[in-house]
Amino acid sequence: MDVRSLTYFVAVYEEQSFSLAARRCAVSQPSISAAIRQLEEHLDCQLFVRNARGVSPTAASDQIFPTAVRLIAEFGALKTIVRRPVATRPVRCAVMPGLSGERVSGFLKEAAIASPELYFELQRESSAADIMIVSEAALPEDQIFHPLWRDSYRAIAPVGHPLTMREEVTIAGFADDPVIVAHWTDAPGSPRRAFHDRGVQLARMSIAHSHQDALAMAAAGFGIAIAPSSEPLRSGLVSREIEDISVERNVGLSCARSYQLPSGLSIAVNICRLRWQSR
Amino acid sequence: MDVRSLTYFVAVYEEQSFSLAARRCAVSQPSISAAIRQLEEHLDCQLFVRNARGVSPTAASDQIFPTAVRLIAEFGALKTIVRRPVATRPVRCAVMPGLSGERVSGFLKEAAIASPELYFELQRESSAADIMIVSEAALPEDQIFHPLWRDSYRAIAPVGHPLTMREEVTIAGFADDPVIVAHWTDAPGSPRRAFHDRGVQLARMSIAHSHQDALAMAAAGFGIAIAPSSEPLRSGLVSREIEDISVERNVGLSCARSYQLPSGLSIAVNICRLRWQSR
DNA sequence: TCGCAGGCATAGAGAAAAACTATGGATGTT
DNA sequence: AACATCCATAGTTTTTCTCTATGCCTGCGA
Repeated sequence: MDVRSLTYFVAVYEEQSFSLAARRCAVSQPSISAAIRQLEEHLDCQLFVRNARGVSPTAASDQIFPTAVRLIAEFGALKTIVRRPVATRPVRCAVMPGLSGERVSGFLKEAAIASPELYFELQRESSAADIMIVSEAALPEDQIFHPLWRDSYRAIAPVGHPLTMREEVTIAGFADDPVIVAHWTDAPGSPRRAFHDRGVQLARMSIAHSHQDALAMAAAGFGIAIAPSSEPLRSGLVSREIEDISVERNVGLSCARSYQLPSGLSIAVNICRLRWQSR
Repeated sequence: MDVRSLTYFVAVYEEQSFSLAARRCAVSQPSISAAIRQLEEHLDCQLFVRNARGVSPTAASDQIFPTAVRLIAEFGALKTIVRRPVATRPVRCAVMPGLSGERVSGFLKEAAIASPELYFELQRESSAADIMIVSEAALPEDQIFHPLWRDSYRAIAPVGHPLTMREEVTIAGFADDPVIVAHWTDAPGSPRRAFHDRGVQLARMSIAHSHQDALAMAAAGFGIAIAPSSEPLRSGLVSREIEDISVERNVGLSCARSYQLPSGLSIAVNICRLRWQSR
């Protein structure tokens, strides 16, 4: 079980064929067979169904494929992260509005634990920032992106609210209720953009100062809150996926390719990825 | 360049020694040498400076260590993506007395975050335990050891105490003061064992219920406390290394080779390694 | 000052893993 | 029915990894 096996796996998955995968990897076909068999034994599950003309991936393959691609890429990128030590100056950090405050502070806290000498200048403008915590969709050009967590906007209502009883929650199902949001910008990946792209116009809408405020208002019965799934819920609230409008986004840390990420931040990135992205 | 090399690298980084890393990885020392040399050639940078007594990491090592730990962890967790491990029964966890409560609870908290469905039965007896949090020196045979942190017992006194003024703190220097300890067992790696091996007899000694209690007593002027360096100090206390008696130990999680570590615990192990072993 | 012990490097042999060639069985295609 | 395609298997070769044995260097103690 190493990077080589995963590389073969990815090739087979994409080519849907052992032979073609072998050609792409420049090895013989039995090598692919053996590697996939070992992988299947190690994972204790079948990865491909062998058909007469090629193979077809199983559900297990679908599950591990994204991770396999990412792990291969990160292994290959290991040599690029060897950097020189960094000078200690304040890190100018721009935080995109509308993110889960819980997660952002959790990340910064880990960085502070890892490097107590590190300190931040939080700012709203992305100009002149060393690093940004931002949605991947809003990533400027020429920036390196380190994913931290993935969240989706969900509808949140107090227990007992009619919304929580429904089998499927759709945007039409609560368009008449008052909707409470914290941020309503038009940035890529934002819920407003997603709603707008589908022509949804919300009749009544309140804008709170923060997601937690929005949740508090929902708990008080003001309406249905829309907030990221990473925002912790107080008891008495229920969150439901909105079936027909998905606002999924990768949130992460971005920095210029030329910026040498201080080691404390690098450690925090890795801790948070382990904590929030491991299945 | 594969997972194996990275595993060796992490072991060397943590042990600061090729020989000890070899022992931990259950391979011979030349294997470690070869793997590190290959890694250095591949990354085109020096990872360790070879000293007469062990090796010391370079800045390049510091840079790749966090990512290496995470990649190894995610590789190991690949199989848990497919087959979610059974958390159907509680994890029986034995915690060796005398450890830093701060660290132990920090570790268990990470496990709870990673796998909310995980729950523990804490017990004092190591018999019938699934996992143990234990000093490496007290490791039973045939157990896998996952290092979590390293600590040493230190002398702790209130600021202004004569002890804190000295250039070097030796055991003779405070043998006349009352000494406060939390645990005084004879286990391998314990301070009592270290003291006993050197024939040190402490004249006056108090035994507190916990390290924090011992620190509180020291703060109140009862004497000099001896506690692990990982125990957080309240303000007004100063900790000094004891020059001539070193009680250094690796603390980690151990489990039987046959026990398959639930993924939440595996994630927590790696988060704590990042947090406590990165320089 | 001189062993001596600890620690890493190196060399060569042995073992394990991976790759290759050749071939067979199964299944569509012509 | 003959054929082509595709994957599995067997046996061999090549590469890689690991081990034992040994040498060199350095810090420590007598």
